[in-house]
Amino acid sequence: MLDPRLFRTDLDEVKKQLDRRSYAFDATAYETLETRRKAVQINTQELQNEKNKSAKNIGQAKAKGEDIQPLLDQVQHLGEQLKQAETELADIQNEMTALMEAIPNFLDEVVPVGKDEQDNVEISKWGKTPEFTFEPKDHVDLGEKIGLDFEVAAKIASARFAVLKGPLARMQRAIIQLMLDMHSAEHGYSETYVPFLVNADSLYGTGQLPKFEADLFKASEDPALYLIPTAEVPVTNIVRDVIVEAKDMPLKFVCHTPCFRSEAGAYGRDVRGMIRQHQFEKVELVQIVTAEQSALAHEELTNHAENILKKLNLPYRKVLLCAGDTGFSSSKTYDLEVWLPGQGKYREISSCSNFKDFQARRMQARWRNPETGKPELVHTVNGSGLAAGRTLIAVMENYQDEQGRIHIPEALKPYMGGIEIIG
RNA sequence: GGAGAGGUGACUGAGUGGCCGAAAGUACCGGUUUUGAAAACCGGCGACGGGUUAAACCGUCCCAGGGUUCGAAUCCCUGCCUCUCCGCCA
Repeated sequence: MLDPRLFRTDLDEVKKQLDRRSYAFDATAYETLETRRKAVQINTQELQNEKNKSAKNIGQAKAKGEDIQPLLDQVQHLGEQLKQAETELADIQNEMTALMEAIPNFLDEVVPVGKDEQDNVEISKWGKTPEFTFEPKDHVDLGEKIGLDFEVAAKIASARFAVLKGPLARMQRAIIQLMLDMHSAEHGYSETYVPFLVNADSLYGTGQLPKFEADLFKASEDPALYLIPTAEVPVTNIVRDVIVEAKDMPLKFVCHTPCFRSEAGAYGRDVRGMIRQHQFEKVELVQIVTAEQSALAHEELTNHAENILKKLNLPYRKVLLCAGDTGFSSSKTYDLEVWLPGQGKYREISSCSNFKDFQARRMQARWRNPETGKPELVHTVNGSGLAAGRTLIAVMENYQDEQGRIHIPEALKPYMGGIEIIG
């Protein structure tokens, strides 16, 4: 949610900013609504004031033992009028909220113009892409013989699920362990365990609702609970409706969870393999910081995710998403793309975003600034550190040999119980 | 699942229809004192919104949503949550 005050004071700036997103903002409709809001709100508050005064008068008159009937007659019609005004105001405010919550975040000034992923800008590249003396296979072909089974997953559940068996399943766990250990021990994040089902308020707070309900799995109707699409939702909502003390800032959380996505609208995309699944494992990094800290925190958090790729010696590149590819709630996003020899392409393995105060405003997540003594909205920054399923794929494809075996990366060996090669 | 108790400001906690946006204490901020700190003492200290150049001023909020009333933290209904006991259970 954007700052409604900015809409009242500098609508031109709002238009300019949203234009960068190619978001068609109807300023006239907004202004009409805002004018009505103001008039109705002032009127309502005046009536409320009248009510309060008269009630006080009646109370005092009664205390003195005076006849209050004349006073009661005077306020007879007030109730009805007030009720009407309050209803109208509530309607307008609901309309206003609906309008505001559908508007995406402003983009950071450095975000490049562009329509889709074609226009993203490469920031850096790391690692040497492995050269094979044979034709490298993709993870599906590699996985067939060593325990990656899509058919049995489809039987158990449906398409877009995977079953992992034996050492391959263990390697995914090893990857998760490595990430949690590095982020907590070396990068200063506090390991966190959270519910995998969340309520609508939490999803609203991070921006998935109301606009993107179709992307979610709803697990229960009463109470309304959804499977989490990312740990970002439960973890960030830790600070919903909270005023964090200055001494506790910044807050840094690392959290491993499964993630569940309906992938509605992704028909035909990445149908092969376990790139795009209804369920996948991810380690998420979340930072709750002050406004001054967020730009730097975003860079650092991205570096923390990069360190995992470096530790695993997986070639990757870092791209800055263009305007058209930057998500609804984000103001600036880096994607980390890992090299997949089987596809001969870089593929997204992490997405690190600075949401600034957009989520915080929805969540009423604040901290107390000791300089002013007043609560201020926090900034939220998060990123995958990393998507474990895709990391597994990347390890498989980058560490394969001619026989289709997978050599365990050094960094994972401590977690593999002596296994050095799979296959 | 059964029975009971309860949800008040950053925290503890008083408040059963008007004098309550709310006692008191803690924490916090400022001051006095002190070489400094602590203690003591004095003063300040909720959030959100409207309004204003800025103020004044006004409104809303005592878990949430409804209701009763001229008037609700206080009474009624529904929901959510927490705690205690019993049952069941990883």
